[in-house]
Amino acid sequence: MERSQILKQRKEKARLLRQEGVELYPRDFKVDCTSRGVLERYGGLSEEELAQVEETVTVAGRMMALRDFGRAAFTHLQDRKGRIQVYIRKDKVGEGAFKVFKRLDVGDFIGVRGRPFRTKTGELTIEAHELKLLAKSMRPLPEKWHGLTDVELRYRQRYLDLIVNPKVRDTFLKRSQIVQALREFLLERDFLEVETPMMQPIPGGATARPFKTYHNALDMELYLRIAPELYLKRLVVGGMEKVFEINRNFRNEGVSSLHNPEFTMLEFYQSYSTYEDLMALTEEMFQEVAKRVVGSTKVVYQGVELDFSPPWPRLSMKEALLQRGVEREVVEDREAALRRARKEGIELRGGESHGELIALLFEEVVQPHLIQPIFVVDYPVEVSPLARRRDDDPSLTERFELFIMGREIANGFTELNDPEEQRERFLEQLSRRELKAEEVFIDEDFLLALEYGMPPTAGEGIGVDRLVMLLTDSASIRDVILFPHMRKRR
RNA sequence: GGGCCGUUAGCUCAACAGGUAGAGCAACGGACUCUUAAUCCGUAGGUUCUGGGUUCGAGUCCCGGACGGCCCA
Repeated sequence: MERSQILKQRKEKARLLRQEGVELYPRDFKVDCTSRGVLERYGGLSEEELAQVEETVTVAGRMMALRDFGRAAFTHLQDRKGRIQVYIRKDKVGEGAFKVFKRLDVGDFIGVRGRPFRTKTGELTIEAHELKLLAKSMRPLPEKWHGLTDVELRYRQRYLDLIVNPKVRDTFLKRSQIVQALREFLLERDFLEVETPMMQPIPGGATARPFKTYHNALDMELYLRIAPELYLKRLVVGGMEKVFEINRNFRNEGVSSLHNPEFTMLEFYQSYSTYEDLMALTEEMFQEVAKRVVGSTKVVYQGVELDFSPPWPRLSMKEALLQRGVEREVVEDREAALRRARKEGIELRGGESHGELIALLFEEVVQPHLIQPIFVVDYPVEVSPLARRRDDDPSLTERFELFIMGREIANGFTELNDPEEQRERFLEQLSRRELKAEEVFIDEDFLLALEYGMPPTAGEGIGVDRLVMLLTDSASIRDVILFPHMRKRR
């Protein structure tokens, strides 16, 4: 790496600049405008009107292109808002500054004060009167035309990706706006934002393998949380009737285009509500976020137009299976379900209950076909240990999942708040599954909290990364996470 | 975990059937005061991911490994 010819040349160049008294890394520079600000302020003016303008603007940014004409040059400065062209003439910036400029490289940061004007080809440009090196770059940027396309490099050196691929900057700008929109949506409805432990002595609220860590001073094992659910419900017990958290969850499982070991989840709980209320709220939420971020409730994702306008269909899991041509006896009889599961090639541990088989069949047979937003409801009780049973059918729960593009985007239910039944459900879950030792937990402290009484409440979790994928037309979750996890580099 | 594909200059990519590893951009030297993939002349730049093997000779063929992508489980 250090053998690189370009690196040597840059070091030599830096040495010469220093020798001439040029500070390569000055401590500050005050700008009064961004690239976009200049374009907005002067973009509407004609050439003649611009000629009357005597004021100057001061901008700063990274030089992204350089066209040198000897005693004059054009460069494009890139800042957080975009790019602006700068015209540098020897007779305008003075000999000293021009001499320094001639030594600079694409990739360097410079600050420029100058007058806006329009070039012969019509581009609004700043004619530099003063120019200052703000930070020297020692390495060349990726190629200006093709950019950086090597996926591995894009993730490992995300800063380069951000410099040269405008789409990437846009995606993460939108990600920020989406999170902001979700937050404001809830705050406007009087929800309280909280933060609950990321490190938990007992990881609960979902079924997943946790990451394990150790606290020296307390001499105890801790787990990175797989969900905040059980803590948020403690807060509901504590009187926080409307509460939410947007934060990271960690699951020690495989990575794929839909899974990153750490991912962002929005979870919220609303007392005196049911899963039906949350479905309506979710429709409203997605509609509003899409409008705010994309400007429409219709979103094109990977060539498919998705329509977020409510209402979205609600379909029971069993009905969904029947609609896909699954025989009625499969949804009525465990043995038939078992046969069908085997036929579908679903991997079974043995001893699955009827409800578990139905859920597995649903995933296999129905889920991939759910393209437009749809709520699937009436989940079997065996796969929903934290959800309240339906009053009219105790084998089912008041639970929904939202599917879009065949992907699970949200999961919500009327919360089970009967402490005795909750304990039984936990125990049933343990007895039914041959869980690995590290997955066997009963959170007694959570049950204790429930024993003090939790008001009737509904709760929901939304996979923020997956939502961002949909709204930014990103094929992989890695495209919406700034630093996705990768194997160690050799 | 399995299958397929990829890894060559800073970046984007070539290299026939195994025969001295090339181009564009970037870089370096020079010319040029309205260009925008600026142009023109010249120069330099390589652990072909890695370790073995076959061969007179390997970027290319074979085996192992690393990293990545896609698909499947």
